[in-house]
Amino acid sequence: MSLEFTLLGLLNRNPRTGYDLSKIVSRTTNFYWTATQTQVYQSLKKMADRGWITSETILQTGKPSKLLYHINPEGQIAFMEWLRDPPDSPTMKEPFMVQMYFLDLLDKEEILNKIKFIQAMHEQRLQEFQEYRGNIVAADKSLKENMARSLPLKAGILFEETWITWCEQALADINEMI
Amino acid sequence: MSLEFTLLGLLNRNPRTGYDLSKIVSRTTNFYWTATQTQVYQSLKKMADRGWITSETILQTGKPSKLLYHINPEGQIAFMEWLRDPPDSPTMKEPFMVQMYFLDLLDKEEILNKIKFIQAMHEQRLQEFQEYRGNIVAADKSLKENMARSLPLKAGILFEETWITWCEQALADINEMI
DNA sequence: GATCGCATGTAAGCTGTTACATGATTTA
DNA sequence: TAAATCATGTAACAGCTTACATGCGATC
Repeated sequence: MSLEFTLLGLLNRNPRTGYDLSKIVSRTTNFYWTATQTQVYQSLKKMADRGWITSETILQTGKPSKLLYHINPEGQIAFMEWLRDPPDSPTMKEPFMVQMYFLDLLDKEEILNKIKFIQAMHEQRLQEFQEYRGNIVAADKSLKENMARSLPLKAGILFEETWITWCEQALADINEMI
Repeated sequence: MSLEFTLLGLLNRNPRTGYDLSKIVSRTTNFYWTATQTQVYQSLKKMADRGWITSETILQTGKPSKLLYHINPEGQIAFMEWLRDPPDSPTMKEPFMVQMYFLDLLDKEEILNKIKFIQAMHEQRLQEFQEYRGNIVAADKSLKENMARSLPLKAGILFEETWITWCEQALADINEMI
């Protein structure tokens, strides 16, 4: 259910189209709730049926026309209620770590390659997060709005650094394993 | 799909009942793929239909009889294929961080309370992980099998420590916010 | 000429959750 | 006497993924 509230929260800041929202939410980097384009369109439709948001058709020349969604007072109330509630517990789906849990069935080379692959991925993600950081620190916003952007980003950076540390230690441990 | 392979991997180590497996997989602590009891029973049925696993009824006195599942050669082949494949990318569902992303709509006290709540949760989880660690380090197993248990656990500990660090910094930042 | 970006969506299927049902034994 | 543990499961629904369809304009 948090996907709907994620979208509501974004619409509460600015009116946006399904296309805009799906770009924000589909990149793993920079967000804490990933969803596909299809899911975004489906959720927007549901929320519009429920009266939380309203769409406005915008005609464009040279580009397909688009539906700009706005949040309604009912949507704002629902959003604030969700925001004040204690958060649902996170769902863990980390296929790589599941594979590591069964690493005893692989040979040394295979294990090392798997870890190196994941390490490269996290190094890239860390870099993307750090590039993104500049925008926020430089932004001329009220302190609270600044925090709302920088604290989750800071978490992203810390987690990527932790991943990389783990990979380095794991590679060393596996290498020593004879 | 990784849930089925998680269960297969566990069955490959030891025959188990749905009840046993659901206990392992439903505690967030200590595993990287969480699932409910219902889902475990459903997945076991599917895998049995597919011929990956076989069940054996075990009658007990004073307790309900149980179905002990064993992995079949077909199941072992499917499992090893999955294990060698590059892992699927993880799915991020972190409702707490989504709420933090919209923290500008809450007042200082509410934000501090939310963070303290999550901090306490992670401190508890860290403790559980650390208690769990003793068993593994002390275990008298071959190095590879030992790694399969200790590396993912080590990751869990590092991530919990990172969460706590983030919470401490976040609390300090919010407090300084006037 | 092919692919990418813009922009919307449907259909089918798979995965996951919540609530319920049963029933004996053990512990508080 | 109430609740927890053992042990299995069904039904209904909600959430999410994959594949497909459309069509224009711009870039390679």
